[in-house]
Amino acid sequence: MDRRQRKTREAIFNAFILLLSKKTYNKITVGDIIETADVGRATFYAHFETKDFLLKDLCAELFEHVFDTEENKANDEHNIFNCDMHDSVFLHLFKHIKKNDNNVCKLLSSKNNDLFLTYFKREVRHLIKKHASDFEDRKPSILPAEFWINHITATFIETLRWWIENKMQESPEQITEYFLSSV
Amino acid sequence: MDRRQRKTREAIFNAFILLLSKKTYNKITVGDIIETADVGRATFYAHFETKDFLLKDLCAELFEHVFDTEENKANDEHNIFNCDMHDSVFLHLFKHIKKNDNNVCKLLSSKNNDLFLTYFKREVRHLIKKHASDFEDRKPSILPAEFWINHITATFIETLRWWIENKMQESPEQITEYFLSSV
DNA sequence: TATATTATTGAACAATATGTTCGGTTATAT
DNA sequence: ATATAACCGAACATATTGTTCAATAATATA
Repeated sequence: MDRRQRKTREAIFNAFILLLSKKTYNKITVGDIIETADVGRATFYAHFETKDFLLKDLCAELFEHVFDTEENKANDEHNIFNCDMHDSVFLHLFKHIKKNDNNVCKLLSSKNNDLFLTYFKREVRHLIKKHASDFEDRKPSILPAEFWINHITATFIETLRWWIENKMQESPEQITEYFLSSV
Repeated sequence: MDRRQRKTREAIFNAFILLLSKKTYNKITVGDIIETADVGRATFYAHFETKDFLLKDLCAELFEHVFDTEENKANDEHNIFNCDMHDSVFLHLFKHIKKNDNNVCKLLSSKNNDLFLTYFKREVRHLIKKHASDFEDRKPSILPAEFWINHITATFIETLRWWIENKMQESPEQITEYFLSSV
């Protein structure tokens, strides 16, 4: 990819993230973004169809870092997150989000942003499905499998949101325990 | 209140609800609303400051019907919902929403509407707090009280949402069981 | 019933945001 | 060195918001 394209794309992403920490998603205008990113209006629209697509593309980038933990664990002994290999996926995720990913936090705590939540939930559900077996023994027998998956997913996200809103006072280990003991 | 005011207010509420079943909250414009309600532009703004305030007022009306079950139970033997007095609050709510309140369903399944969700969650949390004692014995000891309340609240809402998205195939009794067994 | 009050109307208005177009300029790859 | 592709920025049409105002119609009340 052309270096100019990369730089423009980066500039827009960074501007967008910066703005998200100041304003609500809905209140951010394309005008704000191009001003902050210092790119031309036409340039923005050459890269992203709309603001919603910008969010979608940003999510794709963020989630690549956050949710590929398993593949990274499997493929690479010295994984990119540089934390204990024997962690559960969830502890792993909580640790990662605390250390590296303030952007996910910003988006999760930003109001008026269920578009992000939709994308995020899809990823989490996918992850939970892969680990469904870990939760099978806890599942009350009357519950349909799909209900159970949905419940664990929602519980994980709600735990994460609660943690972020409470300024992440608990350690990742502690919040993992909260999550696992409430599900 | 002036009859004209009442009629206008009603017309706007009805138009808004109708539109919500067709479009996303964000996509609905004030223009759509006044056209559907068949009222003048100035009239709309005489009643509601913005679209967000319209939603807020609508929620106030809806929640008055949905969440006052307890007071109604206490004050009035023959309560407005005309259902078994011995129901748990939650069964009561599920029943009520299934029978009477398609508007809550529409709003819960409508995308791009976390404003509604914020209001709704506040009410549910309030309700759960009043019944916190019912859940005390299930609470894992390591969990802070606030975390536990939040978890039950989120579980209730997620159960409701799952139910609605699955076209309410389960009976209110069944979905109450799902809720209580997963929390 | 007559009158004063109050709500509604509709059109016009400024302000803001969106998404497109296009000719000119600048960076990049080869 | 040159062809290609990205960027710029200004202008443009369109859509939405929220306000204003004078005219009209419904309502309350005496």
